[in-house]
This record gives sequence, structure tokens and C-alpha cells, in this order.
Amino acid sequence: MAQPTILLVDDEKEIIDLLEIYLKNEGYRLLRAGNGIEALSVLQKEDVDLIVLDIMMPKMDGIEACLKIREQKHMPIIMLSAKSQDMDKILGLSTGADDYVSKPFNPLELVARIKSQLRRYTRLNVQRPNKEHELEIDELTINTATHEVKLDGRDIKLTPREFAILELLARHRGTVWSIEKIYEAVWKEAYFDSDNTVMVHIRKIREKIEENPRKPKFIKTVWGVGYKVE
Amino acid sequence: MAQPTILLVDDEKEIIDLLEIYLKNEGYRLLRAGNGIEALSVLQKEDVDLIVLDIMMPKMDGIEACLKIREQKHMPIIMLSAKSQDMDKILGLSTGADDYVSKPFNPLELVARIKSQLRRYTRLNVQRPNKEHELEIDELTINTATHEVKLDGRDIKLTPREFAILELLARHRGTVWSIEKIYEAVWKEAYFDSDNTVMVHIRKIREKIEENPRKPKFIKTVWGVGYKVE
DNA sequence: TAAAACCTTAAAACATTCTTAAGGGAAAGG
DNA sequence: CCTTTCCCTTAAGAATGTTTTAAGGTTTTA
Repeated sequence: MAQPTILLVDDEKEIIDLLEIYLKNEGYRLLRAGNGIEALSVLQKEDVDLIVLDIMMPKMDGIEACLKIREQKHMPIIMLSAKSQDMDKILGLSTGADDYVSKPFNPLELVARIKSQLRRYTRLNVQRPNKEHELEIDELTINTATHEVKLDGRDIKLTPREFAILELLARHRGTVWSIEKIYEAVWKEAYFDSDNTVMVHIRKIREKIEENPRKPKFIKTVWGVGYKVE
Repeated sequence: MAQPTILLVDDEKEIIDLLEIYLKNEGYRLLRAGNGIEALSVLQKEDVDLIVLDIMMPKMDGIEACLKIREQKHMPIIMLSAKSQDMDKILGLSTGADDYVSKPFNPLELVARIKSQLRRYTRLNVQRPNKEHELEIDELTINTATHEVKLDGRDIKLTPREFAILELLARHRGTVWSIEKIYEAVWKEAYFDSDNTVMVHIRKIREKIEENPRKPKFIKTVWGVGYKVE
């Protein structure tokens, strides 16, 4: 993290402007958003290391935004609250914020808190299981980042092709994929009829993840059409 | 952590008494100390989950105590500071405190901060290094400050490249690193296909730290993907 | 019951990873 | 400044793991 990126979310432009002066001076890269909705769309496009979030905002308030962000990604969130709204603060914390600061605040205090949070995150340097990278189907967990598959917590070893097929079906839960489509999506080349290699792979996957491969629970056959994960 | 233990360190008895009412009400177990020296001796005997530390104290002040604690154990430290000592606050943070609260404070605010810190520490169910610069994987200890590696207390000599690879994998325990990613992270230059130098280094590391390099315990191969330390 | 669709198996073909050893180069020591 | 030692890289064959092929079996549908 050479130059950490901080997203400032507040509807009061003056506050953002003020913070920008202090934070730029510390070498941070800054992004801004005027409400929760904007913040979420920025997060989709940009790689953000920490968020400063005002509680009171139009459209989507900070608490709601905080919850939504937590659903997707894990990063330090510092909440800003109007003076003496202690209940709000506590609420804010139980939504998953990592810290909060009361308005009016001393900018230096906020800078210190930001440093503290970023330091913690680099110190612990943990891979936080990123919900974004996890697919869950009942007791089956597929981590697309680490290529790990777990069934009831037990590790399942899948080969790269097997993994790719399972990921494809799990990602598009409910939709049926023909053998041809699967082949093209995974192999990225044209499919020749009379090639049963996808079928063989499906069989191998079932052998590994299904209690009874003849009566599959995860990968179902849709007769005459293809396969799906329900 | 059924009933987390909190150590309150302050020379003002009234403050500790006040906090005790609020924190007991939240179900915490409480320990008290009147200064830094007392605090350290309590820590030797008791299993503490979080410390609240006043900055201004006789004998050994909070900053000094904070540094000493950090040398030994890693746990959340919340500092208390007299009003408007902003510089003190920032100093406190750079000594390794995790958060701070200004006196006079709202007890509910402190309760919220304590919850937040404890939640974080349980949420990231991370291996907490006893010392800041040590990574532990079972009986393997990696000191990133001194570049020392110990296995069951015995010294293991690793070359710089070997150390860098092991550190990388150990720091991101659980995540799988492809050969390409490892190369780029350690060598900081572009990777050329058909270069098996990472592989050879992995082999050398295994030779040194694994009982049976064919059946590695520490550095596992994830076929078709890369390597990881579990 | 025949035809079509799907399943199973095992072995051959293919790909990746491991291992070893040797040579070049950098750093340490005289 | 030369020698020695240690570290890094390269390369090639061995070992291990994966994918494909192909042939025969089973289930479903009409």
C-alpha cells in the first residue's frame, strides 16, 4: 500500500474540502462521494483502502451504506456523527464500523484514527475472507480467490478444470448450461459434437462433492438440456 | 471468549469505579491497576483481552506502559487522555495503541469502543503474533525483523530469497500464490514463463523446514494454481 | 422396444510439478 | 585484488497429477 486510497462520504462539501487538505498532506489518495449510493458505485470501480462515512446523509444514510459495504467488501470504516448522538454512535458500531468520530472534530484526530486503522490492517495483514470471492451452496463453499472448495468444512480437492466447471455452474445458480456452452465457457474454444469430456468432468466432480453421485444434490442433470446448480 | 477480561489502568479511583459499573453491566470481567508497573505485573499473572490505559499516571505513564506491553503481548489497547491533548493522542497512537478516548468521556462511548475492539479481534480470528514481528506456523517461527527462522527452537538458515518467499506465504496464510505472483512479489520484476526458479527455491525451503519434503506440512502445493501455507 | 441421451470406467495422452546437478555471479574474507 | 564461499539460476529428466478418448453400460423418452 504505497499510497492508500481513502473514500470520503459526506453531503457537506465543506467538511470534505477540509479533510482533503489534511489527508492529501499525509500523502493519501482521495475519492469523494455525496451519499451512500454514490459511495457504493465508487467502490465498484475503485480500489479503496479506508472509508470515512457520515451518518446523516440524504438518499442513503451512513448506517445503511455501512451495512451494504460490509456485505461486499471488508475494509476499515470510520463513521462521522453529529455531536452527542451517542446512541447513533453505538448503533453505528454494531453495524460493523471500525471507529467513529464526533462532529465537530479536530482534523488531526481524524488523521490519527485513519492512520491507526490502516496500520492495524497492514499489521494484521490478514486475508479477510472476502465474501465477494465466496460462493455458497448449502454446506458447499467455493472460494474463487484461493480455488478452495469445502464441504461441511472439509477440504475438497478439485482439479483446475473441475473447479472451473463447478464455479461456472455455481455462479449462475439456477440457470441450465448445455454441454456445449460449458465447454465454450471453460475451454474457450469451439465445441465438437461427440466429445464427452465435459460429462466425464461432471462425473468426477460429483464423485468428489456428492454423497451419492447417482442422485446428485448439487449438480443436477436437466434432461435434454444440460446441467445446473439449484 | 465467553467473558472477556478487561484491565483498567488509571490512578484516579473514581474513574475506574465509574467504568466498572458500566462494564460489569455488559458482562465483562474486570481487573484494575493504578499505574503502568502494576499493570504489567497483572498481565504476567492474568489472561487479559483488552486494556484501557490512562496516559497520565505516576511511576510509569501510559505511553511507556503501552510500549512495554506491546513488546510482550498483542492485545487491544485503548488510551485515555486528558482533554485537548491532541499531540499526546497522536503520540499514543504511534506507540501502538489501537484507539483512544478523551477525558471527560461519555462512558457509553468507551463501552462502544471496547466492544468494537473486541469484536474486531474475534472477527479476524487471526493468529495474533505475540511479538509484532513474528509469524508463527505451528512450531515454525518467522521473525520478519531479524530474518530469523526457528523450527522447534532450532535455528534454520534461509537465504534472502528463500526467506522472502516463506514470509510472503506465511503472512498471507491460507491464500494460494501462483508462481507468477510469487515471482513478482519477491523479485519485483516481470515473470517469464518456463522459469522454474521459484520452484527450485520452494524445494530448497522445504528441504530446510519440512521433515519430509515430499509430504510438506508447511508449504502446500495447490495443483494448477500455486502454493500456500495453511 | 427402439432410439436418444446420459453415465461410467479405465487407459492413453498430455501437462505440471519435482528433483538434481552444474555453472555463473555476487558477496565475504584474506 | 584475488580467492573462497555462498546464493541464484538454468536445464533436463523423473515423478506425479490431469485431461481426453473411447467403448460399453444405463436410464429416459416416445
